[in-house]
Amino acid sequence: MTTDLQTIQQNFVESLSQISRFWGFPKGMGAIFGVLYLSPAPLSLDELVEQTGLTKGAISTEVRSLARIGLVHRSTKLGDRKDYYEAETDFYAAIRSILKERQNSEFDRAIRSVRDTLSILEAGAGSNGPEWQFALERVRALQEFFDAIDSLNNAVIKLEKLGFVNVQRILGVLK
Amino acid sequence: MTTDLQTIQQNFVESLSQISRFWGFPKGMGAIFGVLYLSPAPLSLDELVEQTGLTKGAISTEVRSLARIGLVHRSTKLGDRKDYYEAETDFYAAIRSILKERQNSEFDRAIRSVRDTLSILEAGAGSNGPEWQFALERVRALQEFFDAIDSLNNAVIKLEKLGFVNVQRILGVLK
DNA sequence: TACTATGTTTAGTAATTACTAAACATAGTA
DNA sequence: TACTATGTTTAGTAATTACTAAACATAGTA
Repeated sequence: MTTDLQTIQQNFVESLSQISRFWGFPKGMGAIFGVLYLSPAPLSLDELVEQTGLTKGAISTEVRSLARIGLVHRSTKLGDRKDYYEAETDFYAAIRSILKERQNSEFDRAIRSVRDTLSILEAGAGSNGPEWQFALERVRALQEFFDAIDSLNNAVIKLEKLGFVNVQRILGVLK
Repeated sequence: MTTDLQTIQQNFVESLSQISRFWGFPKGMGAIFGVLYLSPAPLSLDELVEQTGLTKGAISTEVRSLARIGLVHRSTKLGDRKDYYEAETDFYAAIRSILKERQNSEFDRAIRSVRDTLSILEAGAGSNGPEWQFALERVRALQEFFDAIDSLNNAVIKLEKLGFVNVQRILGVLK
């Protein structure tokens, strides 16, 4: 039976690493976030080195990524030249930040490209044959799906204001 | 100006490759799906080889993954020993299938591990100090977030029945 | 100014993943 | 039975990614 707090924390950090890896992020990123998330006080780079087993270099770059997507914040103490890092605890804020960040990503470039494809197909619909129509319909259906997912993203953002309980209620109504 | 259908299709397939890669899947997987999705008729393995530029081996394995998550279906024609593949066009069905498939994945193992952590922390809450309480609260907050996301997954599944327009309406009400 | 404590960048390595080429297996056909 | 058309598996390679070790940059301090 593992009732020792430190072991529990290590397990937790490992789980977050796995989750991170699953989503295509370095597992070190998950570990760093996990350690910070369980720490009552902000941690310095050296403390992170100690607690994650990664090197300064790795932490330096990964902590920057985490800060960019809003999952970690960097702060300083007066009279102390170290940087300190702490976890964002408002996940909805983080998600909003991630979605915003995503705007410039390769992902959105690809999504936009699909939309452009659709426009071109629509523009040429009148003067082209059934193969063209077929492509048009397929791409349009995919685009509609993307739009639906996108509106779900908005729902996630709104979740913050609604709170979990209300979401449950709404889902109940949908049934 | 690219108004030649074949070029448009190639662009589309390339976009899907990118999206696939973004989500941590091989880009070949996106390409295969893209080609099938734009094809009015099911395609054989050799036709996929021709249209994607991948080798038989790669297609053989990746098409299997796609079938496992329900994005592609395999079929046969009587008196023809080839296998034929076609794209699932009902994305909600595919998503449902993916979510179900996910149950056994590393991802869900990790998620479950977080839930277990929470249970252990809750069980020991009475007989432990403030550090323990702190960890308990943090892990509980994360778990609540996961639950909220999970209920969104359910929402995605329900989207199918509701249709896009209704979702828009509901989101309007939420505002 | 030289020294120290810090964080960052860089060059290279280890680990992982996607893929190819070719051997293999199998079901059908002559 | 030998042959053919198909799909699968396997061994190895190429490409990518995560990470380390160490050089570097910089701001502060003696």
